[in-house]
Amino acid sequence: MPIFALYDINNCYASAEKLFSPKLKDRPVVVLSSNDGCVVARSAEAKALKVPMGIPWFKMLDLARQHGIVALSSNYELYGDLSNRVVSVLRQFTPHLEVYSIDESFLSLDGFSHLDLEDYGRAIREQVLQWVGLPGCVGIGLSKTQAKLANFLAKKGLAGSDGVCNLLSMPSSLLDDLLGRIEVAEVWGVGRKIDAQLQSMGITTVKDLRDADPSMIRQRFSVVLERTVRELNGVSCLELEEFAPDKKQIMVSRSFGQYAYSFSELSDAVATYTSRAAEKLRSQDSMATALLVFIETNYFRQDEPQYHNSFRLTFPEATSDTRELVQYALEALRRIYRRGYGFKKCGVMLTEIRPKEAVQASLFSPAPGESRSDKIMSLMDDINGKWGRGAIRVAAVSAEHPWAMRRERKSPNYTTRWDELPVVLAK
DNA sequence: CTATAACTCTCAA
DNA sequence: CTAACGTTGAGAGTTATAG
Repeated sequence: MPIFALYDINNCYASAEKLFSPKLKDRPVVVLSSNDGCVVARSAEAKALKVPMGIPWFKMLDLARQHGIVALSSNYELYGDLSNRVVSVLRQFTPHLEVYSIDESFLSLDGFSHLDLEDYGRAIREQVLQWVGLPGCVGIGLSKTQAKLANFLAKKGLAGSDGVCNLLSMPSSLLDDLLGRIEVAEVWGVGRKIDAQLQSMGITTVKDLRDADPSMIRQRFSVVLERTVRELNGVSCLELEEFAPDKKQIMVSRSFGQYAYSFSELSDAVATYTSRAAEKLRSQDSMATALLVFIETNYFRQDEPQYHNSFRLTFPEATSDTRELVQYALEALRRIYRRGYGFKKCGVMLTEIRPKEAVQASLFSPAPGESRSDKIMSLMDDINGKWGRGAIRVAAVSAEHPWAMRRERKSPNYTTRWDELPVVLAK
């Protein structure tokens, strides 16, 4: 039987910020989403103050002032770099690992059952804490869903206080007792809708769901939730995905820091996002045959005129060339743009993605091998890799972006940018 | 009618 | 000083469309 461990960084973004800013120790810290919009991470102190997840920052200014809550813009460069460091430590503990998200990894502990798994979990936590500086918890179980659940118990201190929980060694009476006291919404895969439906059926705790009849669950819900039930019972249905498959769609979208009104502002944004999407596309050696562009006004201001539209366009031939993709995207934008609206958000989605070796060439396309376009694109990617994103770009992307997202409270990129390092030299 | 495409819903971090 | 509410991707299931 497989054994899974889930390692999860505690309050990931908030912990990352505290790591480099000792002044923040013991202070309530929150990290904000793009545009400094909503709270997406909270330190333990902020959670203790009941700061809700996802609350718009401007709605909690009073609370923040009252308690001296520190709010920071998200610094994804920093979190991404720290995340990579954590993963490299975790890899020392297992040959098979799945990076599930920026702050979570599943570790296969198959064949480790001769060890004391709780000791092993503690060793993992301590090593990450010592080498990277970030705190985390470890949950161990017979399936990914069990490992998630165990991690939850560890984080809440419901199964000991050392940040590790191993369901395999827990007496079943104790487990039943615990699961009977945890809301079913905590289960991985149970979101808002399914929770409401389960509640109405009298399934309110994790224990209720674990003990439900899988075939009934399949009938009333779906095969997905049926698998969840089986996984809760220790029957692994979801495998470790060590190697992330290529993306089937690539999306770049963002809200604007301030409204964009004119076609030229929007086309600038669309070209910018398309360029970024094309970079992602090339980084997995793929080509796309279609794209979708969408533009939106501000949903939250129903007093203002509303307009949302999108346009999907299929190309005559697959491409990964930023120049072509930008032309297509701007063509799509022309089809939907309307004057007189303040636009708050736009996005570009590349679809019908295939590996570049697998694309059907047209009758007139050049012979296989590295094309002129490929060479130009790799040159662009090299230059931007060395000198920073946007160092070389298509002309549709301007140098100044008045609509760029607000990020007024960003900490320095301590680990990835020499010039942002706040070095204090000897006098 | 069937196979596929397109769209909707739900979830997750 | 004021206004201010995220992003990206997957999979399942349903509906529309093409042949």
